[in-house]
Amino acid sequence: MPSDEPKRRGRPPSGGREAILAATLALLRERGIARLTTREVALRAGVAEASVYYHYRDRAGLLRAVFEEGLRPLRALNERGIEGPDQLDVMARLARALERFLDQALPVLTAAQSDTELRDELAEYMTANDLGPHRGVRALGTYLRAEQQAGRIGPHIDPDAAALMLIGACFMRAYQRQMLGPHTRTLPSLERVISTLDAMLAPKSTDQRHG
Amino acid sequence: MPSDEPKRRGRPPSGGREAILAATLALLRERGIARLTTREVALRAGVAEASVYYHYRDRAGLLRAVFEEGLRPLRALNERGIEGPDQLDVMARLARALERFLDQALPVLTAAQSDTELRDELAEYMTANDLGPHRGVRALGTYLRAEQQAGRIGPHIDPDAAALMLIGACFMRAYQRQMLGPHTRTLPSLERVISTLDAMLAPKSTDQRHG
DNA sequence: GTCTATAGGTTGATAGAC
DNA sequence: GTCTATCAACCTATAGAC
Repeated sequence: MPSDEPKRRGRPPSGGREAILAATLALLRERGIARLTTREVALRAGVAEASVYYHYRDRAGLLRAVFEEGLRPLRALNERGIEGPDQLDVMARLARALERFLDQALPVLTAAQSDTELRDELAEYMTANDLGPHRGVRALGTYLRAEQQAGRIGPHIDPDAAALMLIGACFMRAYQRQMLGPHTRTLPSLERVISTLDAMLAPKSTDQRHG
Repeated sequence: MPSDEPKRRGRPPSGGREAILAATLALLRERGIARLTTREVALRAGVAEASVYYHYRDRAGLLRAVFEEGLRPLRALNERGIEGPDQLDVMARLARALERFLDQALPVLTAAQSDTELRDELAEYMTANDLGPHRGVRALGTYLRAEQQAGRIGPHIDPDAAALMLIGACFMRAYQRQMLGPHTRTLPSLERVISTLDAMLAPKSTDQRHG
C-alpha cells in the first residue's frame, strides 16, 4: 500500500458493487426478471460481467441482495410509529405510504414468485425478519383497537379485519397499476376508500350511549 | 378421407394439444415461469418437444394460450349474477369464490409480470375483454348501491369503495398464501372480514329514521 | 478490483422421416 | 400429428492477466 500517493479523490475505490446492485434493481423494475441476465446487469452498471461474480457469489446471490435492498423501505415503514391527530389522518398517511412503497417493491416481490427457489428464499427472509402483510395489519389493527376502547369506533367491529380491508384495498390498487399500467384508473380513489372506512368505523348513535 | 367411418366428434385423434396446455399450466403453478422450458412441458405432457411447436407457434404463443386458459374461470365469475338472501350471504359467497379463483390464477398472473412482453400481452388481453379488478368492484358496488337505496346500507358509504375493500382483502389474503405459503395464517379470516364489513355497512340508527 | 477470453451447459426452434 | 436429431444462440460462471 503506497503511502506517498494522495488519498483517493472523491470517488471511493470503485463503487462497482453499488452500481451493480442499482443496475439490477432498475432492470428488474423495467423489464422483469425473465430478461435479467448478468450480461445486461454488467452493461447497465458499466462494468465487466466478471465483476458481478466478484462482488456476488452467483446470480442467486445477486438477487438475494436485490430483495433485501428492495424491501428495506418496508422495514422503515414497519418501525415507524402510527400516530396522528385523528383516524382519518392516520389511515390516509399509512395508505399513501403503503402505496408508494408497493409501487417500488411490487416488481421485486413479483420477480421472486417466478421461481420456486427464489420464492422460498424470499419467504424465509420475510419470515425471519417478521415482514409481510400481517405486520401492517397488526400495527393498524392495534391503533384501531385503542381507538375502539376510547369509544371512537363501534364495538361490533374487528379492528384487525378493518385494517386488512384498508391495506388490501391499497394492495389491490397498486397491483392493478403494475399489471395494467398506471393509466387504468377505474378503481375507487384512495380518498374515497379512506373516507368511507372512516365513516363506517364511527360508532352508531345507540352504541355511543353506553360507550 | 374415409367416408364409411363414423364421423369424428370434435376431438382430434390424440389430444396432444390439450395435454401440452395442461402440462404447461401445471408446471407454471408448481415451479414458476423461470424454469418453464419447452423441454419440461413436452416431458410432462408425454410428447416430443417438436409437438409443442407444431401446436403452438412458439413459447410466447403457448404462454398466451395458458393465460387465456388460466383466466377463463374469471370470465365465468364475472358473468355470474350477484344475488342471495342477504348482504352477508352475497358477500361471503363472492369472497369465497374470489379466493378460490385467485389461488388458481395468481401464479398465472404473476408469471406474466416477470417479462415485459408477456405483461403487455396480458394487459392487452384483459383490456380487450374488460377483465380486471375493477370488474368485480363494479359488480359488487352495484349490488351494494341497490341495497343502499333500499335503506339497508348507510347513506354516507361509497358502495364502490366498500366493494374494493372486500375484494382487496381477499386479494391480499390470496397473495400472502402464494408468497409465504398456505400455513402462514396470521391474517384475519374471511369470516371476520365479512361479518365486520356487514356490521359496518348497516345504517346508523339515526339514518334509519329518514331512510 | 476490474478486465478479456472462454469454457460448459441450456434453451428455443427447425428439418425431415414416418 | 408425432417423432428423432440437431443447431445456433444465449447464459452462467471461471481462469488468469493487469
